[in-house]
Amino acid sequence: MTQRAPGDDGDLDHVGRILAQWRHERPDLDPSPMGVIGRLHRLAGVLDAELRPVFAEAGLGDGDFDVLATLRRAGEPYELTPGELAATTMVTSGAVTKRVDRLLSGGYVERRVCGDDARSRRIRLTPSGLTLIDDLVGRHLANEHRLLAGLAPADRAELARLLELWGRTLDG
Amino acid sequence: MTQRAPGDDGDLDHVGRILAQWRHERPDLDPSPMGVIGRLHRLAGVLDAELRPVFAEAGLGDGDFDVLATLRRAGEPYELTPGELAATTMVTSGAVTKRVDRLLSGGYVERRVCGDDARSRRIRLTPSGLTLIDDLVGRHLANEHRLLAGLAPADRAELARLLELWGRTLDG
DNA sequence: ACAATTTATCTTCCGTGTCAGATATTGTCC
DNA sequence: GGACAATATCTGACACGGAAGATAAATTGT
Repeated sequence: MTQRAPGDDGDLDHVGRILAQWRHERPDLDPSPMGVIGRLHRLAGVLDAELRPVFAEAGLGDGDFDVLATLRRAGEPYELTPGELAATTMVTSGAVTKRVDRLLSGGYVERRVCGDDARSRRIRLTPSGLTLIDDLVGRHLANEHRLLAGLAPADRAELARLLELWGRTLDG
Repeated sequence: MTQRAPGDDGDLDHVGRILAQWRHERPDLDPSPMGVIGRLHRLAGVLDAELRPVFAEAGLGDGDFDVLATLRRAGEPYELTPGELAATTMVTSGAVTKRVDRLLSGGYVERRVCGDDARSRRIRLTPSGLTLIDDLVGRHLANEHRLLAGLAPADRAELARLLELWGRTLDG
């Protein structure tokens, strides 16, 4: 039998403690939504922190990696417009401009005027950019695999299903 | 019968498309970890965007709300040190300083020197801060409830369970 | 053909957070 | 008690992205 100091939250996780605190302070509210959203938010933060070092090692920020990866998986000739990059990576066009600027100065992409439409640009992986991202993706996936290792395959699949389901109900 | 252009990804969601692209471009890799982590990351972004307006309406950023909420659920006298706030909200001490500065100029908290330890400070909700957060929390929870409405209660519970389980395997 | 509108991208300013170091206070060990 | 380390917070420089507007080019209607 275990002794517990008053106010001890036992073996609750961080979010569990938050829920318990709210239930105590505002019994009129139902804080249970935080059980899902809070944990998801917190987990996203932890995962970001765990994934970042792989990019940082190459002198890249998360956003820069995202651009390289998007170009790479687009397939040959590894070339997209800033608009396509913005839509795919879900950031503003201004952010894409800056990401491409950084990657340009690293020599990983080149920016050319599009033939058909002089307003448009083509961002294309350079050979050096292709080499870099092909290496990084492998290590990134190994890293993600490591982070998922604690979850049984069935749980992984169930989690993916629920996240996809929820996402679909949110944005169509 | 539906016609589909070559390369059409059908009814896959955004992350599903990404997985399909990687499988095509790098068949030597197993991109399935992205099915979970990518969806989680994307969902976190969508949720942030949906939750932010409630705080923004009160002139607060997410971080400011987080500080007020942490103080509120700590219970009377609604008072914590910057260090405790930093640990709970998982940001650096510098971030806490700035958040508190903003909340100070809004009159929602006060910063006082701690009696026991002159290095330490006490951040305490003002009456106006207490009123504000007590109102905001209700609306925030209603908003979270709305975002979860598309998910059946059983799915919600299962999702919370999996997220908590995963979080526990990650940080101890 | 020309003006008005739309589209694609870039630019500027600003808000927020991190990081490394500065400052002030407390604790420790002879 | 005094030197040295540890602790709690703040400061300043920087990085990154968002929002709104600027620029340039294509499209549309007449």
